[in-house]
Amino acid sequence: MHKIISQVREKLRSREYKLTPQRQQILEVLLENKDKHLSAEDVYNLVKQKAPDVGIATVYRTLELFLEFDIIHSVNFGDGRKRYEYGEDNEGHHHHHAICVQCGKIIEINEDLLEELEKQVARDYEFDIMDHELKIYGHCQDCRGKK
Amino acid sequence: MHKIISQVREKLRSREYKLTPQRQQILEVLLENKDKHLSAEDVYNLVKQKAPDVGIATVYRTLELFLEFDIIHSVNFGDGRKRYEYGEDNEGHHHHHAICVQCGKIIEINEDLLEELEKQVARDYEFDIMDHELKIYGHCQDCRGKK
DNA sequence: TTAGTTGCAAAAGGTTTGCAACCCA
DNA sequence: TGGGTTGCAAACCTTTTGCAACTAA
Repeated sequence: MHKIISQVREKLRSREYKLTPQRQQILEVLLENKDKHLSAEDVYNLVKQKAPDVGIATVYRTLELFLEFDIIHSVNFGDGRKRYEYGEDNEGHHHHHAICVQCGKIIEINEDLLEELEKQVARDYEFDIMDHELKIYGHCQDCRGKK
Repeated sequence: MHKIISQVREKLRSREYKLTPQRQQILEVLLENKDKHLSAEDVYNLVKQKAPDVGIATVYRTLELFLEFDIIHSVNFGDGRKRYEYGEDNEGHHHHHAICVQCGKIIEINEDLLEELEKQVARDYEFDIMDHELKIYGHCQDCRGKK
């Protein structure tokens, strides 16, 4: 964790940006909730517990900054707000999500069986693929019975 | 087209809803732009050309209604607005999109090579799949050179 | 000093809602 | 008549922006 924070500090410094206390708090929240798909407001509320004075604007600006540096990436589940996760989006580290339409639970799936389809798309449409995103909608284990 | 309109009229009538002139105009716009991924505002502007008096609220309410009846479905490309397409979302009629990160072009892809992955998810997570949505990001034919 | 950074409040988008008027079975 | 429907405007929610104050190399 300290190591990651130092790395981020260097990454930012390389382009004349600072890892301010606020930004560090936001980074820590993201690191502590790696698999939670936090919305900007979630991040804001969590950071407020440590540093009550941060403003929501700073959270948005910091998330934007982290996105630009590929420190985090964002996902959109169609519920009207973006969600953020620590970690890059590329390098074969694709993210798949199973979303329960009943309780809203989001299950992260790491398999990568899209190679075949990607090849086909790249060939048929002359499309250079950078990333993909797969969402599966249905009922999770807990909600199967409640349909 | 007339046939579809009649079918929708019946579908709505079965639950005591009416296919009003406004709703029919909206439906027609959606039918005439099947593959265009229109936003609510796009629909609004197109409908306005035929019927200048419709309000944006009616458009939203109608889209909501059509969604409820599975007459249309919505997609979210993460650009801050929902997009709507005529047609159901299920029955193997899954939609895949290739989105060009440079020019924003959206290419519809109809292949369905996710069977294997779906089976795996259903088994490993005890998840009952209803639908899935795949987005592929990259550079389209026209933008390949401009990178 | 000076450029980056912050919090606040206002503004901006997209979407939803309250309400009186309206339409039609 | 009465329930569904409409347009308008206001409200809502998430996100962005203008600005003056602040911070640190």
